[in-house]
Amino acid sequence: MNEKTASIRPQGASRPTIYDVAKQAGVSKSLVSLVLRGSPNVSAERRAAVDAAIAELNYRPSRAAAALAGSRTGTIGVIIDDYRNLWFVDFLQGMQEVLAERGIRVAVADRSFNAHVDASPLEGFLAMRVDGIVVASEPSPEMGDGIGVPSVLAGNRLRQIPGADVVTSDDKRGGNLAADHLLGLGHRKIGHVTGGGGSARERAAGFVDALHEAGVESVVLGDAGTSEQDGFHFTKMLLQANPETTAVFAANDSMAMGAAAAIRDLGLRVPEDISLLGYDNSPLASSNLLRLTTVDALNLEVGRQAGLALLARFDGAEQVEATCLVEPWLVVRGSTARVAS
Amino acid sequence: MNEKTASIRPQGASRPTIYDVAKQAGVSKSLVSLVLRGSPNVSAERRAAVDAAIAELNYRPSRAAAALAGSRTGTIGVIIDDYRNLWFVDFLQGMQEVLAERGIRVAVADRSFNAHVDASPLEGFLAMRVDGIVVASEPSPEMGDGIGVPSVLAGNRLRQIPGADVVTSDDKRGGNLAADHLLGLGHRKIGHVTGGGGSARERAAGFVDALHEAGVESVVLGDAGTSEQDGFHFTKMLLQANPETTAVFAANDSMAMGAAAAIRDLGLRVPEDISLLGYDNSPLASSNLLRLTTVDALNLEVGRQAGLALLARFDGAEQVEATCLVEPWLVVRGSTARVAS
DNA sequence: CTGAAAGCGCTAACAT
DNA sequence: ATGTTAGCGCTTTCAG
Repeated sequence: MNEKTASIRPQGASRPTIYDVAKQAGVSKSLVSLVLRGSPNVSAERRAAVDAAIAELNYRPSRAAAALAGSRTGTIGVIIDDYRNLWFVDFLQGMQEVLAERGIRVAVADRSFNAHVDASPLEGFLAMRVDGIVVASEPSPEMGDGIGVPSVLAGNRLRQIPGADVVTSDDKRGGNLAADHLLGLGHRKIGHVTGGGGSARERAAGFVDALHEAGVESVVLGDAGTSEQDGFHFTKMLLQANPETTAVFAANDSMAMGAAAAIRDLGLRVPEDISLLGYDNSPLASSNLLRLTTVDALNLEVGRQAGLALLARFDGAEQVEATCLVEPWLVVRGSTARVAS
Repeated sequence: MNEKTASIRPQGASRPTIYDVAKQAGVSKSLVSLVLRGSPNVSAERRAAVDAAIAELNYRPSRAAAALAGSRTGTIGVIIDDYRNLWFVDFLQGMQEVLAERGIRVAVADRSFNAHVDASPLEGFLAMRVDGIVVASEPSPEMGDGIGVPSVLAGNRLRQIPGADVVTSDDKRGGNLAADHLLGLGHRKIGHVTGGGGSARERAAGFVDALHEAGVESVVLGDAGTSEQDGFHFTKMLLQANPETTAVFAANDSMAMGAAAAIRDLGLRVPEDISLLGYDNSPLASSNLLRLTTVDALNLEVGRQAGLALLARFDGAEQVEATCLVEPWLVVRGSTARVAS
């Protein structure tokens, strides 16, 4: 039997198990298990023999068996709101950077994920026996009594989760940055279009507070939504009701895109007539079409901190509901300019 | 002990098992298992007793144990390219619609997912013992010999996977639609900015073929990338080299957004000077800023068909590498207009 | 329709 | 440093 046929399992034969690997390598099953989990207490030659056998048999450890026998699954679940809200992409990458070093896997689910099979993404993850949960969306009612496993809540939210740490970008500070930037450019007639979430609320508060401190009043408009359509609608209303406005701050880049459309439709130009400021530093902001000045929430760093918070819990840290605030950053592009004198 | 305390597990106590449920309900373990999987051979009263016990104990079946003992995991894996390519969102929803009826769960991974833990997303899914795999990205070399489980390849790709069915939107037909629309509006000097993937290649072929058949030659520009930046860059080049151009077709909506920026930067207007056509019918296309005429690939339907193909394989269909083509649809918005006479 | 018994493939505590 | 022995919590025959 040559190498090729050895790696092809004939019809009906079941997958190779840790047993087969042990036999092939001439060692015991537990030695194979040790090699699999990278134990240092294995001689180099034995390890080599096991690795060779694994390759030869095309062996793949069964996650189910490992999960059942072991005390941990090595997997943490991340619950996001909507795949279309791309902030989670950087967040996830930051988390993985931190968790990868400990060999921890990440699983993602959005709110409606497998809705017809599991009662909720949380139920799904708990049935999976994840070692921890990151809630990167508004907490659902079922989380009201806490989650049974180490958990962190990511982002500014309207509710908290008992027992969960909170890691978030400092949205209020981001609002400050936006206000300071516009004030520094000489703007005094400023509007803000916002939405209904916890982040939007904080951003608005930081923005309005900073303006107020400078003795500048602002017009704030918005509803629950934070889409491009909402940005379009409310910016149009805002500019029609306040024609003297020289700058608009939107709660996120999508809303800023809508704002840009509203501004254009009213026959005005960015930034000559209206300075436009977004939030998130999404691909939209760096697009050639918008070249948007925006606040970068540094979601990569938020993800890292969320990962670290979870690891601290795994290591037995008992700090109760710690909060970690990541400093946002202003990215200046071409959509803001000194106010026309 | 009241109900409240009964549902709270004291420190150190392990999760309730099927055993505890059986005892609580006064039945055997296997009866509980039958109830769990919705067997019809269970009397209504016994079922009620079991359900009550499950609720009382806050019992959650262990997926790991079920997977290990059973013959299937009830989970299929979907491998996508990048979370930022939002076409997968509709695709996923279509799949879930179809798979939900059979109680099948879906797990998603992008190319770099858990890269430091698993060798590849495919490895990760196989270790998880998924029942099937949907590859919604360009196949990786490791798939060259086929995947050991039922699999379907979604989208137009440069390579195939032995043994996998193919389900895709008919991108060539979409290219035809785009060309016919522009020809119908009287355009004769037409440019196309494209990218390197299998879909882009098909779209370009369909577009160029249809124009050619009408006796119209087109200028096609592009490289590997399909981002907004690429659309910007190549549209700029195209229009500078061919100032007589009256219409531009972009391989996707992001590229079209870049094209819109290039057109604006050259002092031209959409659609008065240049008609602009995108592809995907993404949120970008329906934005107020672009109001883009675009081709809708009907990814929801593609997802449904992919789910059905997988189910057919599960049911033992032996059709070898069937191909399913979904008809795309043109969505007309404000970015295209009759050519100026 | 129901109960008893035998594993699924692994980990972990224990012996060597 | 390596082998032995119990299970992990469920599904699945097989008898009642």
